[in-house]
Amino acid sequence: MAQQKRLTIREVAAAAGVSTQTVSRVLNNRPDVAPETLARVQQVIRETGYAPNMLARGLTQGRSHVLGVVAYGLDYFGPSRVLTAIERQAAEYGYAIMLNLVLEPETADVADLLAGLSARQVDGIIWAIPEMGGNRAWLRTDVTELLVPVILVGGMAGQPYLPSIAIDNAAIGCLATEHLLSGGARHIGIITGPRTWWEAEERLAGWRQTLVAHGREIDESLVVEGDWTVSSGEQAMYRLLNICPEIDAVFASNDQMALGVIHAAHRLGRRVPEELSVVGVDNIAEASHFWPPLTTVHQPLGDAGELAVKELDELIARSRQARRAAEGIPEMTLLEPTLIARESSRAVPVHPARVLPADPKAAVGEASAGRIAVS
Amino acid sequence: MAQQKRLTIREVAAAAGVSTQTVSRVLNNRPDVAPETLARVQQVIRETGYAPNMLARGLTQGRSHVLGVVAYGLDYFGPSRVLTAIERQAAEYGYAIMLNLVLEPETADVADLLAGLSARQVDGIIWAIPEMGGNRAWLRTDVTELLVPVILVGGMAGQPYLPSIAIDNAAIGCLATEHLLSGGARHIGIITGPRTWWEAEERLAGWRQTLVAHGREIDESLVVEGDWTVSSGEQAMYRLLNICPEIDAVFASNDQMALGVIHAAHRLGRRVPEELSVVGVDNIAEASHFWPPLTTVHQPLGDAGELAVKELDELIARSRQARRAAEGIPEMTLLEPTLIARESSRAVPVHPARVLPADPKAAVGEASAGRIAVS
DNA sequence: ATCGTTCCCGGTAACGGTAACGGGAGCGGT
DNA sequence: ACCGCTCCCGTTACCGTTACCGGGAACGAT
Repeated sequence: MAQQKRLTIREVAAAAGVSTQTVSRVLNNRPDVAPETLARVQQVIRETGYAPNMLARGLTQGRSHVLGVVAYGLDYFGPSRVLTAIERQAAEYGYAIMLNLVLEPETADVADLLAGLSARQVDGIIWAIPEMGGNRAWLRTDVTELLVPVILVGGMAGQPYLPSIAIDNAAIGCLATEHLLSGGARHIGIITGPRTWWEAEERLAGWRQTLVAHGREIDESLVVEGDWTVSSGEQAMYRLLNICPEIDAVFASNDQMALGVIHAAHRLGRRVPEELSVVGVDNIAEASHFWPPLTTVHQPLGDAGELAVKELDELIARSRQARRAAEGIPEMTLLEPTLIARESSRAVPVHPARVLPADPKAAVGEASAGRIAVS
Repeated sequence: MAQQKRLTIREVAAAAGVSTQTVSRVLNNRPDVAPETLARVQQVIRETGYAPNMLARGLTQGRSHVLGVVAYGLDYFGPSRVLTAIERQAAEYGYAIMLNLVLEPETADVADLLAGLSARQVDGIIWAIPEMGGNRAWLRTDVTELLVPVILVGGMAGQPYLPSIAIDNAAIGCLATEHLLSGGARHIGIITGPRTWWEAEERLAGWRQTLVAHGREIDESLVVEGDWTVSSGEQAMYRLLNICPEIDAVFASNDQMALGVIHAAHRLGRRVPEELSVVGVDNIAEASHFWPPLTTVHQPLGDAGELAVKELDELIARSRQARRAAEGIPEMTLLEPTLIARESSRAVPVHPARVLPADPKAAVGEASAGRIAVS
């Protein structure tokens, strides 16, 4: 069967006995169309299955209804959750998603990526790559040349030169550490993510802050670096036990590493949580099925993705209206994490705020957003 | 700072003192340009940072250099691996990716998705949603109306009406079962994925085939359905033990469920692999860090994604050339899985083919492709 | 001198839409 | 009768790029 040529607005117009302009009006449901004409045109559209060419539309309107999304490899929990949420929200807002995955964020050619998306006339760009190893240095130089609104997802050190949405990673460290302290822990170790990651540093900072706030002195030897994997968590745990045999609590910076910690404990015959409390981060699907079920800190990543789209949509509207980039100071929106207490940590005195029951459902969408204007 | 208007080819042409046509020639590096003119134009392009508007280009060429990808939620291992590979390969071929995620594959509005992508003038579509619950029934009806080449990733029951790339899921079941048998297993249970999934059914079929081939009789009570999660694997294992206490081997249809099996075994004091051999599927990153390290079947998902892009690219070229859909019979390309033997299954007599050493790296890219023409 | 060729380059018309404008018809008010 | 308004609808001119065609200049061959 020969591939029929694609239908154009002209043919629809001819079939309906009106001008292309009228068809266009119908398509964009503008008011100035007589009811019967409207019906007739719609009829033809339905019969022929005509759909307007978005490329052509984009060309005239100077707007493609496409968002560029630059994301980190999908193997990590955070980025893939964020991406899912972005896609959902974008669809709701009528945007399509143009996806660029970056596998090596530290060396990726930022200018190339931005140029590529920009050439494809995306209406806005969501930059959802965690900051690590100074891979956001470009923000200080390239930003001024951008023709397209950009929003960052995931926090960063220093002032953001662009609007951004982030999880409060320091709060994650605080929540976890606070929880462990209130459970009576005396020696709290921390297994960080790769120290080049800003998120990892922030969680560590939260751990420090909380200990200081409670008048504990900080033992730097209880800080061990992991790489997010199960085995790195396990190795880190062995190191911690070597360094400090009386350790009785560990804050692992993600759930995988927490799993490694639990494994190590099992192998060495340390009971969890009786002798060792463990807290993770992420609340991955498996976390509630670990043995024992893992106490963890939930990040509102879905909310972050949604918000990113919503704010970007506003930025786009504003920049189109004003014909120039929004003037205001870039804002950083911080989302608050929540602790999900399960059985891998010792029972704690009731702590009404922030501590949720073990039901993970209860934690979803519970994040509160704090807006912080960065001067 | 006012947002400068986007640069057009006209301005570049003016700056270089040539016509837009010549600039266009330079951009598409065609031969008919004098060396000095070429240099001058390139100079201007470099200085101004001009990049052509891909929308406009797409409009004239009838080709957008964008591939539509419809994928299942990223929480599952398979789809997200495939997507990563697709993105990488597409970038290499100069395509951008327009992503549509489908969260509820059984009820998704297929026509809508296809129409949306088609309206955005994608050059081709990769349909990477597992077949389940008859969600590919549309293939029989809507296919003829497609204006865009489509390729399926993931196999399907019956004849594909479109070209497709799939992992040989029956072979997965065969490999696993064969391995367990050669390890001396007598009672091999299987924990399937949701029975609505074609992939789950195929793995089960492989299990059946292999048992029959070895003259074993099939005990249907040893077939238990899971839902891919760790806890469903654990529950399934309890059921299996109830039904058949002397069970000594389990084929779990993915690694998560295999983990659940191992947990169940630990809790009940059954040693793995001495008393119970376990095999999973996927070779997730954590698999080699389970206790004991998990024997599993590796699927060449990356290869599948790559191939999908390559074949789609060819389909696109062909359909553009012939001005009509490719005529030939749709082909189904089957990729072969490989077994990765680790310590969760009893040692086996050497089995030269198909059995790889425990090093997961060795399994990557080792898949062999068999082309099967479906008549 | 004339005629092809080759090498460069430019003018014009698309591609499929929408924006901007204008204009006719119908109607009420003066 | 005239004006002005509203409601519809069509004409024209783009949007930014490439396809297509044509044409001038230089050159060698007849």
